[in-house]
Order: sequence, then structure tokens, then C-alpha cells
Amino acid sequence: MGSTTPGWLALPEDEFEERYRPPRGFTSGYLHRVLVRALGPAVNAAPSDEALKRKPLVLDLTSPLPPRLRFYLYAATQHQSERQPGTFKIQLSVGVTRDGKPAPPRAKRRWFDRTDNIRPIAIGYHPDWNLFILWDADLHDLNGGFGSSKNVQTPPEIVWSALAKDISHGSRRLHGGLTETIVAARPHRLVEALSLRIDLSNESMCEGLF
DNA sequence: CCGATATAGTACCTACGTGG
DNA sequence: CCACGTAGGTACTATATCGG
Repeated sequence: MGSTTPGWLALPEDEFEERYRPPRGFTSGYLHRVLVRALGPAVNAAPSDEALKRKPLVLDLTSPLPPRLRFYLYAATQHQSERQPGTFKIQLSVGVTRDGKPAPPRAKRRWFDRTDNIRPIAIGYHPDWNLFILWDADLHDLNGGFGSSKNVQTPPEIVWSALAKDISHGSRRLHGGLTETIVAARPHRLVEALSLRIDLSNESMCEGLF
């Protein structure tokens, strides 16, 4: 795997965009490639073409990041019709069943795949603004899993802040008094954002639940 | 050419918080 | 203590893209 050096990984930004970015709608292949490019040297082995198409994307990473993470990457969208203007959201449409990980044909309830103790990362990417948003995946499937296409939202303030400062984080209140921390960052600060994300997740796990 | 799957977008419903 | 208003979350539906 490590011997593979895909051409798209080395392409200049604009050329990559021109060649790989779909005109309308965003494919997993494109989004995953953007992710890998953003992580750069932090990625140990470039995933195969097959892996790039498949939904969650498992990447081998270098220190100080965990050796492996499982990315649930979605295109982040923004609606003016939303209650709170500027709110970003992603819809979780992929998951596994409670116990194992057989593909869910039409499973009512789904969870993130935690096989091999690989931490799931719920991440959204906004193609127009080149911004990554990282949610707390653990927190979302602790509520007995999530429905068919669960929406996960982000307060605009975190996004604005990230656009201004390249990286930012904030928290939002969930029902039940839980607090979810969200990290947003531009691609070149994504590695930092990931570290921060994991740090915050560990914190909330300690203080909130047990 | 047909079918399947994923993404985008909108609407509705419920919970939480604040004010009277 | 009750009522009203706002925000968050869930679900459904439509459209587009990809694969067979």
C-alpha cells in the first residue's frame, strides 16, 4: 500500500479541483481525496481507489495522531431556510448494526463502526469554502444509535471563526444537558484539528459519562 | 437503458429556556 | 406555576450520480 503514489495526491490545488471535482453533487471519491490531500504527510499509506469510494474511509496515520482512524466524511451543507441562518449540517447515512458490522439494507438504527477499536470520526467538508468540520462521533451513537439520515448541525459562530483564524473549536448544547464540542479548520490545519478533536472527545468521555 | 445508492433540501415535531 | 418563543433534532422527499 505504501508503495502506491497516486497522481492525484501530487496535483496542484486548482488542477486537482478541475479534474476531480464533480460539477454537481459530491462523490465519496472526491471528498476522500480532498481529505487525504489535506492530511498530507500525516497519512501513512495512500488508500486504494476502491477504498476511496467506499464509505467509511479508514486511514493509517502517523504520530502524534492515532495509528488509524475511521472517517465518516460527508459534504457539509448550508441552508438559508434553516432556523438559524448559516448553520451547517451533515446527514449521517452510513453505519453498521448494533453488534457486528453487516451492511444495513434498511436498518432502522445504526452505529458507527468501531471494529478493531478504530475511533470513528464524523467529519464534514464544505467544498466551496474549503473547510472541514469535525463532530464528536462517539457522542452521537451513544444515544442508541442514529436514524436513517441523522442530521448533525454546527452553530455558525464556529464556522466564521474557523474561516477567520483557520482553525477554531466550540461547543453546543445537546438535549439532555450533554455538550458536544465541534472543531472546524481549513485543510492545512486539519491535522491540528484532528488532534484537538480527539483530545476533546477524550475529555468529554471522562467528565460526562463515567 | 434501468436500477440502486447517495446527496441535497425542506418540513415537522419535541425539548429546553426565559418571561410573566 | 403556566405560557410562549426559540433552537435543535428527526424524518421524509426529491434530485443527481454511478454502476450494472
